[in-house]
Amino acid sequence: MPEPARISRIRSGRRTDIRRENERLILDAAERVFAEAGFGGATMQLIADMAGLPKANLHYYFPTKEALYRRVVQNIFEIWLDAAASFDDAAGPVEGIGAYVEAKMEISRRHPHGSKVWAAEVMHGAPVIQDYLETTLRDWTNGRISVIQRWIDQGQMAPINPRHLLYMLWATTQHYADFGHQIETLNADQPLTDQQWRDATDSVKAIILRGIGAV
Amino acid sequence: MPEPARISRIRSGRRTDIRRENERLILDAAERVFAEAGFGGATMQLIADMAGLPKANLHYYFPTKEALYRRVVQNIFEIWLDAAASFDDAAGPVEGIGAYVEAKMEISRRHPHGSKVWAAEVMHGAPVIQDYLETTLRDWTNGRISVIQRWIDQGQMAPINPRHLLYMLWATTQHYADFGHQIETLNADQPLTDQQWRDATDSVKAIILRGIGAV
DNA sequence: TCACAACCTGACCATTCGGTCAATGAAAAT
DNA sequence: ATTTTCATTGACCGAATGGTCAGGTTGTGA
Repeated sequence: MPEPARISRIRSGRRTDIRRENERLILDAAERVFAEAGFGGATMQLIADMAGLPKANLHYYFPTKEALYRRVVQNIFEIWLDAAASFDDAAGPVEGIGAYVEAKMEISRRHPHGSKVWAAEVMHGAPVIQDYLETTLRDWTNGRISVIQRWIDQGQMAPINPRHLLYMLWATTQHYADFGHQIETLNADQPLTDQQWRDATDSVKAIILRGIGAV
Repeated sequence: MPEPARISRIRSGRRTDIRRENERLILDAAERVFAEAGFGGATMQLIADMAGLPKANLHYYFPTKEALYRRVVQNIFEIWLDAAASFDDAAGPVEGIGAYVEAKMEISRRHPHGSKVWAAEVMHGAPVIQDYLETTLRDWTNGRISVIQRWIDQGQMAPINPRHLLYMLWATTQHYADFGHQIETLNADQPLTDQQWRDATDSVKAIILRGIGAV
């Protein structure tokens, strides 16, 4: 259970900003609480405490717990989609996959909570984002598979199954967010240092790029 | 939310068997419900329905929801530890890591629920199995790192960071259990066939073994 | 057959949680 | 200055949930 360390409040009088600020405050708190306690374990009261707002105020901005949760899941999904750019404007696998790993590792480091919420959502059968999986994610995946296949056809990498390569990229990069607690425990209870994150990213890149015969 | 499809009941009169059978019945149902709904989302009533027993009977065998949950987590952990044997009695990385990937992929296929429960537990900060992480898992990891380092020193594979290789092995293999729903959705809503599981396992093995310079 | 122990379960309880609402305050529009 | 709209919040409620318990049933050993 997350300790109720309040998120710093930046008060502004301007009417337009109030909504934006409070929604941000609530979403940040919710992302953390949902990640650390799960949807069922999270309580609106705890999110409210973490955001430094009365519980009733949460329901003013987000009608239900599920609506709030949905927004949190959508956020991380959009962040990941933005990282797709790495893939597209690349001439070959070394550049493209290398940049993609870099981007996704950076997201794991900066947004570990969002990654966990997504993981839990999928593990539970994607009750609220199933449509995203069947539309956006499916299209994105097929597009990337085409790119990888083209690289294979051009002899820029070995003929591996592009789909499983993608799964491996997702699995390895997100592992550093989703299983961050386990990794920290195995690191003498210390968070990874800058150098260790560099090492992790380089290790993943090296194994995969060599593994697909791109270097 | 898991549909309450009851697990088949094998009734036996013998006193000694009753306890064993009912505990098994409850544990199987609990594993599935915890995996699909999370600890907070799971209810004793739903587990009871799934097991085909009255709720009060669950509390006869397991005093609290948390005690039941703890047993479920311990179960999957022990299954994984057994897969470690693949690693030990191997002469080199091709054999050792190859067999380990095979074993862990098989576990992902046979025990997807247990894998998800473990993942959720770790994501939530390992509130009930932190001691396992700090003792058994830490020791196991260090032992395997030594083995890998020896292979490197003997020139049987490239000098990669053994720790990150282990994380990659865990991440990729468990991904097929934890994100099974996503994978199924991207597979035209169909579960992976025998052939597709074979392909997945071979892809993972091929990329990693070539990636560490072992083939 | 009898007594004991293990097993079973419907009914019940205290607590917690998501959500509502009416009343109030504050800023902005008129 | 007055009205209107947006923002705030304590108090409250019904439903759901983990857990208890008393009384019953069933198998087993003497």
